[in-house]
Amino acid sequence: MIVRFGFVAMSLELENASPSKTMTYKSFSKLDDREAAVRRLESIAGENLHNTLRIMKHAAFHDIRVYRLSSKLIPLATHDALAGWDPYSALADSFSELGDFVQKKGMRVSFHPDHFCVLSTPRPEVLAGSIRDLEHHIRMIEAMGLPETVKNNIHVGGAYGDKPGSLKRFIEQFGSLSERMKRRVTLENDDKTFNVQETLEAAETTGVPMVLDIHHHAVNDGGISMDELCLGLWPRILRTWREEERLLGLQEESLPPKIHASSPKGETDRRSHADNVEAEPLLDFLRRIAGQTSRVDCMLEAKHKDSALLKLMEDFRALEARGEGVKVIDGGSIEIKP
DNA sequence: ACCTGTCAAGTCTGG
DNA sequence: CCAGACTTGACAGGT
Repeated sequence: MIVRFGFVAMSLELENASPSKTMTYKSFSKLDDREAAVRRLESIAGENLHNTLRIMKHAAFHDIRVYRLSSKLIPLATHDALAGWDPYSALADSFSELGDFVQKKGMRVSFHPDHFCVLSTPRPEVLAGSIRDLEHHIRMIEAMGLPETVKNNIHVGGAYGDKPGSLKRFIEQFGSLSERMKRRVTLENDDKTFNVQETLEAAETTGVPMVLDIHHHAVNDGGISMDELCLGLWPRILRTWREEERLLGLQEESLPPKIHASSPKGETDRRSHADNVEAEPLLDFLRRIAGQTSRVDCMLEAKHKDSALLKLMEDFRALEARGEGVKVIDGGSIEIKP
């Protein structure tokens, strides 16, 4: 099984390369020339897109092909005060340059809209905001000209004191979205509410692929053992990706399942992400699923971002030297012998 | 140069 | 019913 690794949004290796520079609404509203203020927002967004390209070039240089785009590329993009603003056209060239680079290098990119995107909400205004946020992310993907394999990964949402009821509401509300929107979503198990079992149920019912976060599972396992996860649930998670390939008319195993990996910050703070990702527990997990699929893409969620990825690859090289059944293929991928 | 409080957005808990 | 925690990178305003 080939595993490709990726990192999230920013680089600690590059200097002054934030893809998430912003302007608060407070300072936006203090500017009295609105046209100039909007141009300032577009200029910040332009810098963010430019830095995103720098980060992706840096990733590609290191053979890293998996990358999560920042959700903060365009400041105030979905703010009420900026309704009618069309930053996608204003930044069309920068967006298509990014998309072209992704395609040329065969990279896999995604978004992860923030926790304000909650499709299980009982509040209509929150649902509307969530849909607006999703729409924004989709418009960016479309501005990059990227195909429907490029997704927005979200969580099921809140439980509101009634998890089954909320899961049902999620499914109904998701069902009312347009096909275009549905096809741009993946669902991930979260660290305190919807566990793997429940998220998988939502993913199967709504017909979207599921992203498995092994750290979230470790802190919110719903009583599901590692055996059940790897032998019972993982095959079903795999099926959600195979189904997606079928829907999009792709060749089998051309769209690898996606997992998230991170290590707990400490014994007392198991939920937070540590600076780096420990190689050995991750390798143990990968070995357990290695017989079931030929490829997996693994997003690292570590405080040290790309530095953590580089370090993890060093650790894999050391494990390879000790004959641990792992082969480092290049700077961003390994092969696991089951 | 560095520090601290604040920031568009949601949900949950505890008082 | 409301304040504060949660979580995160970056701004804003201070020294």
